[in-house]
Amino acid sequence: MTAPPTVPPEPGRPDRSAAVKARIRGSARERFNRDGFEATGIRDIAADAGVNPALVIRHFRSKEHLFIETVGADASWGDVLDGPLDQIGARAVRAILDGHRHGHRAFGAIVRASGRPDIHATLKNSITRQLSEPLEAALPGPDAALRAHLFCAQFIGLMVALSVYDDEYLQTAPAESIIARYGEALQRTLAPQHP
Amino acid sequence: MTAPPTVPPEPGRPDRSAAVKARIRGSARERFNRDGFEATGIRDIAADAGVNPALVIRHFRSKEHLFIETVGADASWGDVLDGPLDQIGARAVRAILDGHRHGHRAFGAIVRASGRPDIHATLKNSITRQLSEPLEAALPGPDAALRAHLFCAQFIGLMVALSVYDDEYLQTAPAESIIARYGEALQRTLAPQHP
DNA sequence: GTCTATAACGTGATAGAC
DNA sequence: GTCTATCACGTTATAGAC
Repeated sequence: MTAPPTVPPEPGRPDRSAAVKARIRGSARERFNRDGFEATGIRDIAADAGVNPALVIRHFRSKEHLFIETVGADASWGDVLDGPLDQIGARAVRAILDGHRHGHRAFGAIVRASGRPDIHATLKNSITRQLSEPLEAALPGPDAALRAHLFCAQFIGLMVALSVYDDEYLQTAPAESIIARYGEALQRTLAPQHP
Repeated sequence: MTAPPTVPPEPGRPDRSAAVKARIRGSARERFNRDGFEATGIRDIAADAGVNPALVIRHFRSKEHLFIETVGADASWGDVLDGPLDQIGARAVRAILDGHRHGHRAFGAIVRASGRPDIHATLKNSITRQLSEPLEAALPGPDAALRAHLFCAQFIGLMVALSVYDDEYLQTAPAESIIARYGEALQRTLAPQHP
């Protein structure tokens, strides 16, 4: 979110510990996504990566920082906005469903951990930078801000249903029926006039 | 959520500890709603209530259980479904905005703490029992389940925007503009046919 | 001088003895 | 009801290995 992930502090040298950091990142990402922030301990991550627990903190500043650098970086919806604006509703819903069915659990993990101040900030920034702001800028007509923000609320609502409170009906319902209905609802939220 | 809040186990005796339990509940509710589950310690609650920390655990089984009995019980949207179905969209949005502007932070606190299994179950049950199921039963026409669940997703989305990721635009925008747009969107999600 | 391992510290929730 | 012990956790201090 703030700094590039894998750049060593001093680019001149190869940074011998890069491999260890990568292993820790990998273990952390898997654990955090599967078990959540709380249920995952530093010692668990360290054991998976085959390193000493203290190393995890030494390389990443804290457990929270490690979470943000791994899971937080996975929460991206940049490509939803690519493409024609008049089909963004269906495209957004399809992206959410595809992501969920391919096992992307980052969003749920972030929301469930958003009691932590820095993780909350990460969540808020992701939505603002990647969704609200570019969408608002792209919208023609009056009330662009209102429409963009309501679109986001609606968009996030489906993600929360699937990966935060685990709505089993929506998790297993045919994708096309959800895309048709919810996609259209999203699309109408973006329309300047409601007929 | 499960049991009435202030009924003593044996109605014959006055149950001297009832007052203490009530004080603990009051302190817990305030702290949890204001600072969240994690940032609130058992010692903080006990200090506010003027009791010994160990007593909190003795009366309520755990911090998580205490949270569910206080904040969890505040998450109720039963009255949203009361009234004519053809105006439920606007009514739901108005209820959300009113609740938020009156300082009801229960939903945000629950979502942010839903990493804990029991709190997650509380959240899921609240939505299912109070929204999805009664709504689905009340809906005429085909696809009742799909429409009810998508309505819930949309409904929850606005709550999440206001009290989880703190969308400052929606928090301060004129209520009527949100009610008009989002209320209509909710209403259309319930319609059997999308025109 | 940079990376890693060992051993502790502080804190928080919780359980059991009194 | 209260006191105290226990256990797990994130984190840090310190010192050894390259």
